Amino acid sequence: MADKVHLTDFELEVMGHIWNEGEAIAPEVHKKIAAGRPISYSAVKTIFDRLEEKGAIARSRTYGRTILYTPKIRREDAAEPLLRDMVRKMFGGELRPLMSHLAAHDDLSLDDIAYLERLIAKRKQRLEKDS
Amino acid sequence: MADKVHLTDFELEVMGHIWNEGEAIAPEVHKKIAAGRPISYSAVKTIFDRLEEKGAIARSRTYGRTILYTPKIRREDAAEPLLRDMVRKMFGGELRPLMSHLAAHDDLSLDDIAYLERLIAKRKQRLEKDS
DNA sequence: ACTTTATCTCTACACTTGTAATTAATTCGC
DNA sequence: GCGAATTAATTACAAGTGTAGAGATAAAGT
Repeated sequence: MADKVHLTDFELEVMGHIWNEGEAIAPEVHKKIAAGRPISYSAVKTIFDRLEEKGAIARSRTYGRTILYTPKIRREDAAEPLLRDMVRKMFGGELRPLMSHLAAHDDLSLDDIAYLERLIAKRKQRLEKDS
Repeated sequence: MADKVHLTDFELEVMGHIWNEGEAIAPEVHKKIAAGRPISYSAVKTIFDRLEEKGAIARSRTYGRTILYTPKIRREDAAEPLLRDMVRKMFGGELRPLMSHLAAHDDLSLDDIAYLERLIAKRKQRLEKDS
């Protein structure tokens, strides 16, 4: 079983890039993050090392001396406890303020909404059947 | 302007209780948290102190020597950046995985779904009008 | 082959965070 | 009024976190 890996903020950011690509090398991720704010290569690589220690990623192969890492945990699996926890703490388990927040959000496009609608319809069906 | 107060996990938990009540005293919050896990009064009180330093709460009055605190920042205002940040990092700003996550979730009741539907309908209207 | 450059590894360190003990001051029950 | 119980204030500290420098080593260009 994937032991409950607790990701810190920075680790999460790095994992985000790895998940996005499916796999990643430290120098690349460093470039991407460094594009947004000053950060040393060392700092990023240390995070890779810690992620590896935590079992969140693993070395899959190397190109020259550059190491290619692949995720060992899935985004959804990492997101779930984090979100749940934050929401539980902040809203006392009440999900509505979060939904409201999401739905009100500016960066929710019409496509996104259609997508959400489909999800909800499905979920609803399932719930109604069960009861 | 409310400077961007960064709340830690534990601080968030304590704030949750304070927000829930609208105001709070340390001994009460301690009891509530201690009901769920072993935690010293000192630990909780320290968090109150830190929250005060950060300007997240303020003393409003006292009962005997007991201090009543009231929140200085609103739940939504604190939630927003936290959520946005986590989502941005974890999903690279892509909201769908999060929505999917939420919609698939077991603790989403029929009522919750109805609520979400209303929100979405509204949001959709607004979007359609704008374009 | 030799220099340059990229990447890794190791080590470090200050700051934050969770947690609590101790001590001091009040209040409350009797 | 006095002892018992609360609450607050102060101090502390280990572990976690963000960040980077230095040195080693391999790769790549010439």
